[in-house]
Amino acid sequence: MAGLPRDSGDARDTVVTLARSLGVAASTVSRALRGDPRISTKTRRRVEALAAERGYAPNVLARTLASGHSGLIALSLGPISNPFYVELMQEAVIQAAARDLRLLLLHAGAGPIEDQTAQTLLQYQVDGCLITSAELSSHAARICAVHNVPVVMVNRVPKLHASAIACDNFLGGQDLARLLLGGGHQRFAIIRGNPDSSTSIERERGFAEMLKNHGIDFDLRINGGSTYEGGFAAGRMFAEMPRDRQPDAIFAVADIMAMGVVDALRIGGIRVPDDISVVGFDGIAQGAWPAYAITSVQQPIAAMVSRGLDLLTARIGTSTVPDEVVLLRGELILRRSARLPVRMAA
Amino acid sequence: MAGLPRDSGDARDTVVTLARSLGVAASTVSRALRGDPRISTKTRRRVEALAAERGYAPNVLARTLASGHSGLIALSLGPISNPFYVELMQEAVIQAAARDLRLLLLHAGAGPIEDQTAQTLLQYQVDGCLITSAELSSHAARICAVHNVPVVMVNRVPKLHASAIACDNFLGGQDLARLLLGGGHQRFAIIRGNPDSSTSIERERGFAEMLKNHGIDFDLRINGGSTYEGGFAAGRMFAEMPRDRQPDAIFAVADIMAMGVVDALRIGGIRVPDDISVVGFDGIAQGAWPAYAITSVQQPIAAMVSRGLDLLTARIGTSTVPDEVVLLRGELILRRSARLPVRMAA
DNA sequence: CTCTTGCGTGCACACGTTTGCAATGCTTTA
DNA sequence: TAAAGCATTGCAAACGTGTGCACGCAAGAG
Repeated sequence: MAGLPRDSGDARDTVVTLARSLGVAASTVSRALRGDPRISTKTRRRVEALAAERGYAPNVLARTLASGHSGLIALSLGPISNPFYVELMQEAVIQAAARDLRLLLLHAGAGPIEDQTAQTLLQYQVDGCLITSAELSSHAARICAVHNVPVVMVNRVPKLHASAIACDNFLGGQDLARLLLGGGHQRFAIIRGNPDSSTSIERERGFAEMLKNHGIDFDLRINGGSTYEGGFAAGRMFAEMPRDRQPDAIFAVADIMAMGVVDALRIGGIRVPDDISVVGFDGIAQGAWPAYAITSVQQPIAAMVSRGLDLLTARIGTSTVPDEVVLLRGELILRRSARLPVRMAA
Repeated sequence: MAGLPRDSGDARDTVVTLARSLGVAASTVSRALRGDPRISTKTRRRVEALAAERGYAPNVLARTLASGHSGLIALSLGPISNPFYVELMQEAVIQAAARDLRLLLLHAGAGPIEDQTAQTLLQYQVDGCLITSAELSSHAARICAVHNVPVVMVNRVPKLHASAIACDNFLGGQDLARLLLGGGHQRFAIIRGNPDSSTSIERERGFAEMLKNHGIDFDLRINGGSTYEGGFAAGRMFAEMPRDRQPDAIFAVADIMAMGVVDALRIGGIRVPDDISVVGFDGIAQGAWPAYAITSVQQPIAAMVSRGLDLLTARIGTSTVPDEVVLLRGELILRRSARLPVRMAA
């Protein structure tokens, strides 16, 4: 397939052509470039010099065939209507490149990973699989398990066989509840994301438990689907409630929903935070926009990706390392969408 | 993972193992699966049946080595603080999968594509390169040219040797100007994106030319860097101007900037669109949020990606197809951020 | 009945790299 | 001085797939 009319500069260098030019064996070139200590410093220098001069780039595909490792990580993104996953992706691209890993973009969107997609996991001999809050079908999970492809889920604790890295959502929920309690709030509401996801469940659990510890219960619990629109719809519902039934503090378990809530409340003539405080979770960049200024828990994205890749690389090539779940502490970010405790506002 | 020490089903099927089970040659299996007409229907059926039963997935890397085509498309994303690129990415993932192409995520972010990144283009033998408004360094461009890797830029017309697909930004700019003129606006301002990008330049040119045709000139031209923050800063500047100098219509060449403008104006006590109309460009989902309702030109994302992949696939394996630039017409979306012409408002 | 034609299949090699093992030459030790 | 050790390099086989070529076999033509 080199091309019928023979493309001009088509002669892509290989280990063999380099070796021929140097008068050595191909294996010597290969070892020199891989840093094999058996090659003399002198020869290595010569090889490296010529490789640099010719702009030689090893054919990773051929390497994979021989060595079994492709350096490819399959990346599966969750619903990107939530900017959090986009930030996660960008961080993943940067850090993967720094580790000399490449990302194969398998899936992006709300739905589950299709079986056909899982096939390409195998076809491309990916070394591992990084999944951010998308559903991995049991079929796909089995494929990974059988073929010994490690799986790490970011921002979601797996039901299936896989490692995971996530923010400590429970503690984060508690932090927000404590903050709102300190601000003197009394009637609470929560807007869930995907009610099945561990992320949403844990945040709610931490929030509710902390309130319960202070003798407060609440039953305003709405599903918002982790979208702006879901948050907006919920906010509209609150805005239309009779004033004495309205909550005075709303916890949307994702910032993107909190933004929808804020918009809906304002359109409904309700002041934020004077009438109702709103807090979110994730710490997305948009939450800092002056029009919103969402008080939130910032997820440590860089650390999550970094530790996630650690988990992955530690499991590549071995089946002896057991699965692991790592929780990282998020950081409370105070902004104007929630009334502060008196002492903190001072 | 599957078993504790020894991987049980680890024996990944290959053409050879299938051939052995069937008592035929490996080449026969290969040909049968590739749909070679020389293989008898009967044999093909047998091969296909066994392949399906065993869940055989061909090793694409080995295929690449032999055939020269990897089925990999390198994807380079622009600054993802602009949601437009995220929408573009999602569409690309979907359409690439449908065409049996895989996306190798090379770059994401504002900066130019690094030279080291360009190396991986070669290492992974990508068939082509899809670039959405990120700068391709001249070094990287040369690498692609020399090694005959076709490059298609989406949403940007290249200075370098490459094909391109974009919205007709000039016409879109004209449409917006015509709309604002119809709405009775008289004093105009524009907020540019990246002042070097063809996208920003063309939109501005179409806008200014249409105004000029109606005898209107304007000199309020500000750089907003295609970010929310840039738009916000510009909006603040407008809000602080003396009332009689203020524009009554602002064109932000990207929706994300228009959102910043709207926020800044409102915070400054200016009503949109009663005092000042704001229009954007791109048609991102966030622009439809009730709090913004940005009048805009919707880029035909699906068609852009589709035609972009067309351009790419047509150039894979040949160096004879000349570069091509395709412009698609965008669609005017009327929302509440701009006063409408009387007849249209009726 | 023989020769040609064409269909279906197998053999062998190529793609570019890695890697176990052998071979070379040189230094060290007994 | 010979044997053994070490450092350095080459040879050749593998990884899994695609493909040019040749081979065997049956059917049709003369």
